[in-house]
Amino acid sequence: MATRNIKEVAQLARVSVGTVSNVLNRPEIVSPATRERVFEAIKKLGFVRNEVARHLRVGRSRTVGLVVLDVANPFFVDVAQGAESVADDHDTMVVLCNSAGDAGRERRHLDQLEQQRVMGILITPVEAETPWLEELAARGTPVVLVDSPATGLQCSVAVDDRLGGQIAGAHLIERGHRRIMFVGGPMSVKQVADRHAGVAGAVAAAGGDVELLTATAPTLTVAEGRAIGERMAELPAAERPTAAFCANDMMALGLLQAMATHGLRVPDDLAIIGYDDIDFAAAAAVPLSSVRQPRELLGRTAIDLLLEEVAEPEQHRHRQVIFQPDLVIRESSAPYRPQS
Amino acid sequence: MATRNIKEVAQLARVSVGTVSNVLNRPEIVSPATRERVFEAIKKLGFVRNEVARHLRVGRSRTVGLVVLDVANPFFVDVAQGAESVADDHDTMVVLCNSAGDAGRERRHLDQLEQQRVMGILITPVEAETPWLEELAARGTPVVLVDSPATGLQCSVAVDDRLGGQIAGAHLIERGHRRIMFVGGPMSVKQVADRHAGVAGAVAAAGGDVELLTATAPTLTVAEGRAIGERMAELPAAERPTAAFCANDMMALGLLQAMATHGLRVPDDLAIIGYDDIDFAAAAAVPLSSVRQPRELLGRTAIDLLLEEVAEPEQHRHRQVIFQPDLVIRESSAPYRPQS
DNA sequence: CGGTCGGGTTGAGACGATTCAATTAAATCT
DNA sequence: AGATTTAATTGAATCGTCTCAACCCGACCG
Repeated sequence: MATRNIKEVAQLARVSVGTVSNVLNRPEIVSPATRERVFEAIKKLGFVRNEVARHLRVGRSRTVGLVVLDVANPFFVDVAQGAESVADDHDTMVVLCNSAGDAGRERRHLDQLEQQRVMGILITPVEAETPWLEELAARGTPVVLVDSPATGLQCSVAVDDRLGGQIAGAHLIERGHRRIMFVGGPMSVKQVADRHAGVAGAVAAAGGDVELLTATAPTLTVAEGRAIGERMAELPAAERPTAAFCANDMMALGLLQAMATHGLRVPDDLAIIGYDDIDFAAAAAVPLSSVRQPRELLGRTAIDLLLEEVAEPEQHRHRQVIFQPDLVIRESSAPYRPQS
Repeated sequence: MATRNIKEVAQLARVSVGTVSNVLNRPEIVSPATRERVFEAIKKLGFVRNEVARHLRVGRSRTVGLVVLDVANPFFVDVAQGAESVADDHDTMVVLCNSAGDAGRERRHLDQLEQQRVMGILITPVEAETPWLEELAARGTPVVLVDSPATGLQCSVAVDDRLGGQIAGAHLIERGHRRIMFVGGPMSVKQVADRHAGVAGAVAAAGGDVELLTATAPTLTVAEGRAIGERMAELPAAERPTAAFCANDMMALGLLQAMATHGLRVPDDLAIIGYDDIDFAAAAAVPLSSVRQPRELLGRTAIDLLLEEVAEPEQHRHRQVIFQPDLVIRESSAPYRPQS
């Protein structure tokens, strides 16, 4: 109710509004005596600075938006924590927005963030083509693509998804699998397409005797993974793949659950390898092999790039940082032992 | 760079700023012809409304803050999604802040949110005593306590934690356990204290032959759960409890991992029951029994209360909504079969 | 024909903080 | 003492939008 403003503080402290502002922003230039009076007035009135007005005047805010594909996926939570840890040191706030893989929601979040005049936006876009983002950047809101290769007009941090798919595929082939299924989401999501391309490359490199199947779902969730698993479990053993490479760990966990409810054993009946190496992967019913990405580092680097661009917009050159994934082998991917 | 304002639009469309504002806010009162001209100008200039200025003038923002104890805990993510689903229908934005169980971080987030003049705050406080929150509310920012009983001065939604602890305890006792350990966090966190009180109540009700031990950690994370598990695994079998009730599923998963690495079997060597019933609980190495809370409902109800308070601050009476938890029994809690 | 009504439109304040040129007071120098 | 520098403080202008009283003008009424 009673939200005081700088003017009331000034009155009570018997100084001008300019002085109050100085106390707030450059306390060293005001004399200790008045500074003290002003602080007292602030405390007595319970005055809280109106950041909105400040921002309007100053022109730039201290918050950045982070738009992710799925907050329920711990991978993105870790990315967010990485970003936040850096933001903290620059007293900047990160607001986390969830597009849930829906282009409409993504759009609405971007509109809101732009209207809010955020300092910049970190985003894992729903679709590979990002004309909106380019317009947005052109209008003056810096954008950094996260976990997604840039089109060249903005900065990006990503992990080499193709390589990730490739090492996952090579691993399964080396373990003796000859019938591998890629379990993923829509190919319009760049990460999915690249991981698929990677495993396809590994399969091709292995020569003709390895077969690659593909199952996709609209979203990369546990539920979708489970659904695909159900269908897979119902196939006759001869037709069923012996290994599955999932586009992320959530789907892999879903697959695992479906296998369990159908009494199929992992890795004996089906080897599984996931992607992201979220913390829950190691705690799964069968500890999950996975392709690890440097999650926090991704977030930290993304916001570093953003802060750099904001600090010196002039001489900033857009960069594309790419990290390497690596393979974490656990029990869910084991040598193929054909049923006797 | 080139961020246009309402004035430039007005110039281009050859109308006054007032008219542009009307087109934006009450398009029905401006004639179709000028409305069209204004829209064209907006599109041509790439004008995006400055929500900051609007907010300054109008005095209230369309965003609410949600401060949670741990974003890495899927429980809170689900609460957040519940809140967001309701917020969406009121074109309101939810910004998610993570206190990570740290009172300092919580304080900083609250300060920022208040400075931002958010419409209201939903919070799961770090400590049971919340003088800051009451001052904050007194200064005019509505606060709703989430998953935490209110002190009476504000609204709250919570689940009966005492009851939850009680049914978990009763379940373990009924399954034959006579030496139970409560694994939790600091008792200053109300939820932890209540869940502990609940299980203690069940133990007391069972008569003298059931023993309750307690282990606590500074935070309710997987890592802390694992650490406690390590210590527990090293005890001689005779001293080791036969069952553990964890204050949340994260700790339970950690405990589970520790048992696995020490070659102890769940539930044979140690039965485990968690709290929250997060999705990952069902996918754990040993599917986890857990006390389920209505997560999304919690979030939805919280923001409903907030919106109600904002809509009619005058005749609003603070309410305290309490839900009932229920028990989900899986494999991790099984009848006690003493080692032969 | 004068008066009234009402749909459209206008433009001058607010909103709350920051900034900066101008002013005053005090301190230092010559 | 008078001149000059330094330190503190002031207050008006500004940021971009909304609001509202005033205004304009054509239509309608008696």
